[in-house]
Amino acid sequence: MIDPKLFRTDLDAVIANLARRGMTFNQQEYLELEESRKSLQMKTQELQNTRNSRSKSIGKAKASGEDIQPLLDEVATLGQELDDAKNAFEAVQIKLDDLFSGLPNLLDDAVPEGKSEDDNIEVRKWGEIPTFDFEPKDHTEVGEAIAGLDFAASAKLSGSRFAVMRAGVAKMHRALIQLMLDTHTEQHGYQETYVPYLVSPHCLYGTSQLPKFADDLFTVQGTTQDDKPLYMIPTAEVPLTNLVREQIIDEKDLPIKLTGHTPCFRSEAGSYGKDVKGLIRQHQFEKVELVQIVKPQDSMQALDELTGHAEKILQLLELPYRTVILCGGDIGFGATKTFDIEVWLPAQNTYREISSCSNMGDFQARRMQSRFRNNETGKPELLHTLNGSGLAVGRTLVAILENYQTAEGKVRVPEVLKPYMKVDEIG
RNA sequence: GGAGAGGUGGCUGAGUGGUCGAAAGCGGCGGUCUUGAAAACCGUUGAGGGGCAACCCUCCCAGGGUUCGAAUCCCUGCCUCUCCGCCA
Repeated sequence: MIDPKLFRTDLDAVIANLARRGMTFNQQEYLELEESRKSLQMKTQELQNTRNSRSKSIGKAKASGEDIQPLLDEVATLGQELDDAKNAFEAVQIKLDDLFSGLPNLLDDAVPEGKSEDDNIEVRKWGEIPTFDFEPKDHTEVGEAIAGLDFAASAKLSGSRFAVMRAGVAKMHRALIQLMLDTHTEQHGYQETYVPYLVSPHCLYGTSQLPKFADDLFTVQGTTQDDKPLYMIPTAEVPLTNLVREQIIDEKDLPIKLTGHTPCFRSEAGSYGKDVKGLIRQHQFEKVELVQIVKPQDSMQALDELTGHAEKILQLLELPYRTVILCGGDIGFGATKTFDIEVWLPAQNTYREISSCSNMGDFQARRMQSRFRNNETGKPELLHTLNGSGLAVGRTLVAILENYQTAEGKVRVPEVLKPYMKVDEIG
């Protein structure tokens, strides 16, 4: 959520910033709501003040044995008046909250202007694009040819957008998770963290998947006593970031750097016809996530570092990639600045997203009430949160199947995975 | 699944329907003392919000209710702990 104070102190700047996302802000509606909020709030508080002071005098009068009936008569109508004012105020407050929680984060100055992914700007490129003396096959063909990917089986079990992996491919999939977690914990200073895969709605509100993106989520009925559904996590960002929800962190414990491997579940509503084949877009996929909780002044540098940590995995795997900064029209809802890392896929002859690394600023922290105690002022202040994939495991597997395929139809094992795989090639 | 206990500030923990946003201790901050530190002593110290301001409002797990007035009484929910049973 954007700081509501900004709307009162610098409305023009907020509107101009939202416009960079292609959003038009209904200023008229906001100003009307804000005006009634102000008058209703002041009226309500005034009535509460009256009630409080009258009640106190009743208490005193009673203690000194006076007749309190005249005082009781005096406050007789106050209750109803107060209830009415309170209800009116709450109704306006709810409308304002709805308005605010539907608004995306403000963009950092460094975010380029643009309408779509075509306007994202490449910031660096790494690795050499491999050449083949045969026509490189798509990852589904490679995987099915070596009996490692079985989409007929997954379709039978669960329908489309699921996968069954077998033998060497399944093992490589697991080895990638190991490599990623080992690298981030041993070289990048993250703490390995195991978290629930089902979470309460509060968590999803905190990281801003709710209320706006409910359609993208799966729910599980009957998991709690009051029969309210739990949500299946769409990313480990949700449980990892929510670990600091409603917490005041000691400044000396910052930054907090967490990594975890989880399955991710996404309904992929609205992506009909997109990436229907293969592992690229699944209802269930594995991801190793990176999350950092930092002081506000450290967050932009932390974003650069976190992006580098994700890139490191591709470098270890010797997979060519490029890093782009997302433009205003393509950046996610809660992010103030985002780098996407895109890996080279020979069969598509293009780069495809394999990681998205974002600085959320205080957007999530405000929703979660996640704060740290500033040792200089002694006061709690909002934290900044960051997250990034380090990496999406399925898509990394796709990249290896395509980039490391041989003319014989097998797949070489990247050097760094050999200690985990104990073989030189699969197939 | 059965039985019981309990949720109060950064932490531990008191709290009789009426100056209780809340004792006490710990921790934090400031000071005295000291070459410096520790100890001791003194002072100070919850959060959120509104208002130009004076100042005011809200918050004792959450949501309802009773009352002129609720941390305190009543109902519902959530969570934690202990014991028994079952279980990977």
